[in-house]
Amino acid sequence: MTKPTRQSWKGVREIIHNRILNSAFRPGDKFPKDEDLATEFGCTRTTVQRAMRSLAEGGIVERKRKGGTRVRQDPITRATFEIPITRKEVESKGSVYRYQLIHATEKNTPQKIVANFGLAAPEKMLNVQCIHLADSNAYIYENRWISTNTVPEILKVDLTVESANEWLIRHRPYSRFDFRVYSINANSKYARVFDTDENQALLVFERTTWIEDKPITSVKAISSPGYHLIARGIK
Amino acid sequence: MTKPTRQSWKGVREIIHNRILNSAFRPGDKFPKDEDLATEFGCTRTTVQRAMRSLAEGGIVERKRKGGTRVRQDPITRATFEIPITRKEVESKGSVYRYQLIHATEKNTPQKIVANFGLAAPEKMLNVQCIHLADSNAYIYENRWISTNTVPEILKVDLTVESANEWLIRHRPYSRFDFRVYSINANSKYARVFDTDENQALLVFERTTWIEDKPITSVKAISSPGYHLIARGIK
DNA sequence: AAGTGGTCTAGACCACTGA
DNA sequence: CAGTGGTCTAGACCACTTG
Repeated sequence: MTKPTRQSWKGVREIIHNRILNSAFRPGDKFPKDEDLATEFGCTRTTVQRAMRSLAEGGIVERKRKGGTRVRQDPITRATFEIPITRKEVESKGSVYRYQLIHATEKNTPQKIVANFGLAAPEKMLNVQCIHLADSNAYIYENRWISTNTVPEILKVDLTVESANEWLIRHRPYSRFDFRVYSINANSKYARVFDTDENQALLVFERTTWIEDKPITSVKAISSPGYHLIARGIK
Repeated sequence: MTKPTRQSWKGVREIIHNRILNSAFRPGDKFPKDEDLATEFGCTRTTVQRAMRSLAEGGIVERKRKGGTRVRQDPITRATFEIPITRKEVESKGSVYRYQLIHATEKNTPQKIVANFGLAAPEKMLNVQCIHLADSNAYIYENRWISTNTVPEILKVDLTVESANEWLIRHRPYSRFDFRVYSINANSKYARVFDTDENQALLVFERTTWIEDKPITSVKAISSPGYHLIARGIK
């Protein structure tokens, strides 16, 4: 029934996964140790390890030294979103991308941004507000703070030409980020920007990035009406 | 400067990552082949492989046979959300979870659900509507369709006691899912449920799951005002 | 066709952590 | 402290994919 030839780790993963899917192993059940499975499948422990690691990364099983491998009690659903450069996102929909800088000014960070970064006190940072357009319609309105301590070069970039979004992604790798999504009613400003009614429900993303605990940027992006954030996954 | 002792794959990953962070290697640049790096670091190719795979999974580098390993041109940001069982989410906030079934009826799927599942034609499925409460306040309103072909046992479950959300997660593993997030204005029904104003912006999740191309469930979950979806990540 | 990453084996030792 | 998973080595062969 199982493959007669030499086992690949994907093959092993599938066999084990199927034993879970058809309830031969139920949540909480413990698997034989890797070595025994290796014997059963006619492969080395390394190969079983690779398969089990993949299942563990997928949130399907839990592994503990000495404790063995068990089917997770509460299988985790992990949804992964890939957040692209806004220009590419627009272009991939077949629309023409344009970008409009509203202003870029150095000023002290408001309390909200101090909290986002976890700073001790307000700092002077570069505040950039801009609009990303798709076929001349506002697509995303962006309000961004950039740490000029961590990224002094940003002051020399011509932000009327290149968006801070794109410049930062290309030139400033980060080591950690925080991302949140929520919903707001359009105020009069956003209603005007997106040419929609006041109170229109809009999706908002906030992303804050650091490099080694040094703040890089914190951005609040308001998306146009009807925006969907989409993830697809295989367990 | 680098570790003098035997290299661990995490150590190797950190060294390579730092070379990217400090711009020794820039987007598009090609790394020496694994074997050469292994020589340089005094470890085996397997260890370099493990480090590089980790970086590739993180969207930082791209690997191709024959093509070598390069720093990604457009570093991908992957934000991973863990979607828990609603009861656990509520309880982890220190609130008391309650659950209220509104109705569970078999009927034909509307066009929207046919499309979500990618069915050829409407089917009779179980439609379940319910409210998850936190401290007696509506937390999530759930409208769910469950395939009675794929999951006939659901008809025998007492849904006034156990939520379909929880039963399915515990008893029906899935192999694939689709997840999307968007924003809507509360209609009069939702305004009543959440005791808020009509037009209040609400966050909506839709999740559809399959097992081997067989539909399991498609759910639309409307969250209460102020709900934040949060992800945190390390690159 | 040749170069480079992907996987597998066989064996060893290490590092947690539960009994 | 003993059991089980985690990692590392040394070497081989395979599978893409690009020049």
